[in-house]
Amino acid sequence: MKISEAAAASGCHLETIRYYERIGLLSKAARRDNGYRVYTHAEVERLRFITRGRELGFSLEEIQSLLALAEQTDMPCADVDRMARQHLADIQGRIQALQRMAQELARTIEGCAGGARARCAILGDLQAPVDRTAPNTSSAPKGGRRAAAGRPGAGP
Amino acid sequence: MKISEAAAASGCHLETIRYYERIGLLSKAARRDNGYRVYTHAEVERLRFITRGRELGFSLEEIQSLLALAEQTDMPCADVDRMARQHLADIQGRIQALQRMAQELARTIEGCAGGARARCAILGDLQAPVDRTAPNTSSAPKGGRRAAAGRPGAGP
DNA sequence: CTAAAGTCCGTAGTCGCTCCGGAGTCAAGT
DNA sequence: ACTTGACTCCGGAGCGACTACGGACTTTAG
Repeated sequence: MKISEAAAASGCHLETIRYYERIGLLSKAARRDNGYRVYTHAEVERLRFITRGRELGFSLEEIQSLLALAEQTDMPCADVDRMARQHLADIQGRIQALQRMAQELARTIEGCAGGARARCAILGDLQAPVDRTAPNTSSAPKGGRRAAAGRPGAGP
Repeated sequence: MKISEAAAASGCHLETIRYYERIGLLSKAARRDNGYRVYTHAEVERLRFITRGRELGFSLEEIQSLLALAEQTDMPCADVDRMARQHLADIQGRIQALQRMAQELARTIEGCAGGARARCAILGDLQAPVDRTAPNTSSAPKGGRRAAAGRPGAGP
């Protein structure tokens, strides 16, 4: 099948397929005489594996490891299990961080009665950390890209 | 004060300060004779505002709007409030998406009894979506960068 | 006086795509 | 046969928010 069909079958964007090939996550697809890529069922399955992994929040690097593990079918899957658990813990950490964020933000919003800007609690809280609970100065992300998971209409 | 002191005082990484200046989020800092940047208390406050906003998950663009709003102290803060609420909703959406992710992953992990790779439930689930509950095929992120919020030790 | 630490600058790399433009190819309709 | 429109190719640039690097310079401590 052609790339657009493979895209439809795998749920992966066409350009993303080419991207995966470019970075070596997929091996180079076979070509027809006209230069068009051809995909086999197996390749579409691999693509689905990747897409699914992305949906579960694995990085492409992690997915590559998982694929490598998946190819050795004769060994116990303890390491797969370990990776999955590690990843789950990671996600839970992110959830907690976001929950802290949401809590602080909600508290800040509550404090703002809609008065004059000079006494706006939101802006005030932004200027100086809240520090109402813990002595911990920096309670939040700090070490990463902005989270965008689950944002319904992100992107142009 | 010098840039390293401003960094320490604001909790913002030194290189990040320069980055903010480069992209125009901070105006160009004054310089000493030797070319070193000098920062005033007000600039450090602005920097803290930005850092704090980032900690709460606002984008730099949102922060720029907030800063602009903060500078007009004589109007009601309804729009600040609106932005904050919108942002809170956004965060809550992300939390939900991650929770779905975690749930699915946990279910997948549970199904894996640690047997042979050929019957590894995790890898199996990656190959074909679970579909144990909803007819909804794509329940997850899809439209964004990888979330990394709250990852404690991210980076080399 | 020397060595270490700090600062400068511009550039490139990170992640995971997504979009662009220009060129070639193909299938359907007139 | 010809046109139209859809599809595919490719390399490269752009996003967001940094972070790292390298080479030149200055300051500071011993």
